[in-house]
Amino acid sequence: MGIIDRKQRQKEEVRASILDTAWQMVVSEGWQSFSIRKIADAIEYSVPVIYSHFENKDAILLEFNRKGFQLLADTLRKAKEGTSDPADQIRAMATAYWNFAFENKEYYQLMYGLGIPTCETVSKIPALVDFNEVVTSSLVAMVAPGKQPSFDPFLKYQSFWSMLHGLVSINMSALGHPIGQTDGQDKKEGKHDNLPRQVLDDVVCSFIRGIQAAENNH
Amino acid sequence: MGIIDRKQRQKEEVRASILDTAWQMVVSEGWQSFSIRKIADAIEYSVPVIYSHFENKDAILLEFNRKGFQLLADTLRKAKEGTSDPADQIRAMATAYWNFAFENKEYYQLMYGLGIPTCETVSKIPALVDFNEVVTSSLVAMVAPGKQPSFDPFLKYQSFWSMLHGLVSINMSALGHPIGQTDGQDKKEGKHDNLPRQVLDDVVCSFIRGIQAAENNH
DNA sequence: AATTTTGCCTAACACTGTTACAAAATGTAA
DNA sequence: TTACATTTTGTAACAGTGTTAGGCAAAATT
Repeated sequence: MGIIDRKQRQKEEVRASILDTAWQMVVSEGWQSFSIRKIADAIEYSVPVIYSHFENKDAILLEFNRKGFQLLADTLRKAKEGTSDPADQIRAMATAYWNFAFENKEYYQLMYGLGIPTCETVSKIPALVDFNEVVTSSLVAMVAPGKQPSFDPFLKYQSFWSMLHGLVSINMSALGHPIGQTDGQDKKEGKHDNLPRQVLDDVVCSFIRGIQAAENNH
Repeated sequence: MGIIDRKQRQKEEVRASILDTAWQMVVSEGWQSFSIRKIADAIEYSVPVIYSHFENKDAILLEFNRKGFQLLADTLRKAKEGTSDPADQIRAMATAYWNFAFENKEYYQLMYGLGIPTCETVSKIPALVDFNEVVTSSLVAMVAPGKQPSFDPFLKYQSFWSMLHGLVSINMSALGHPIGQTDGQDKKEGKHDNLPRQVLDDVVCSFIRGIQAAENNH
């Protein structure tokens, strides 16, 4: 009975084409033009077909959310493979995080921007655990075992994540741009050329020093 | 001719009632139920009346955006009035920022969440300059004049802001909650009770130390 | 060949922001 | 007070959105 097999395959194909087409539209036209009807038009099916694959619009967004966090976790994992020094791993992950955000703006905007994620949503994104583990493992590797009994990996994990997200979030919007400089009146000076990266380095540097300093004081 | 005077006053009243009613609805029902038609219903006018006061929906949002940033800047200004020590001022502003965000979730969600602010939007929020100045003035006061020639107040301002926003942003969503703990299986332990505040202290502390350490190394 | 099941589409419902146009209310002038 | 002009307001439409009920036709089963 290869018939139900073929049907299964065809159904999968439609589902994939929904996601592919939707993503393509988001990348080329932004989230504001993410619409069930437009997707239906593009895949040349009627609207209810989409609802036979996804419960509602949010379910499609959730799918992309999962992919996004999975991609982020994988990216960080790969980034820290280069070295075995925990501090270097932290630095590598920081720049990888930054690059991921700006190379996948659509993902990042979905993951943090569109709609405040609820507890239920978060529980449906297993890759968040991966993300947590990848970061935390480097953090615990930074402190010698036994020393720093007050060291809280989860706290440091949240600090690290918050720093990075804050940096990205503000720089991805126009809020991070210097104020009042509508046109580049003194572009040549360049003290603030590539400022965001400097801020990133600055913040990551003091984060790492914060952990190492506590190491020496105990 | 007090007639046009009275008309002016009445028009202002309607405008105010639009904003008041809209805000009331947002606070009680969230941003998802922010609708021109609902506002029109609530103020007992027809829809086009609203469009005679605001160009479109975004114009109303912009109004709240301005108020939000003005409120934030004022809050920080008041918070640092307590002390004259720059480091204490930074600390005070950090906690004030945190409190502002969670006491005015609707404002904060609008200011950073709903729609990525563009350059044009940012230029229409004058309070951003105030915010910048309030924070920066304490930052420059931290370093003795002459020392630290490489000290960049704008960079540190961005670091500070990013840290705070990242912290707030992640903790205001469900992303900041410990993973997998759907129900409070071990609530009594309490190592992570009030963790967000600890993270805030941790991050602010290392930020200040980062500036002070550079002071001593030059 | 008749019947059941499946897949699919049309059309509707209830919303949204926005606007053209007509009606009503108001002000001004004779 | 009446006639005209102006401003203010409401109705109703247009073009979208997410979502779903009902029916039709093709495919699979009996």
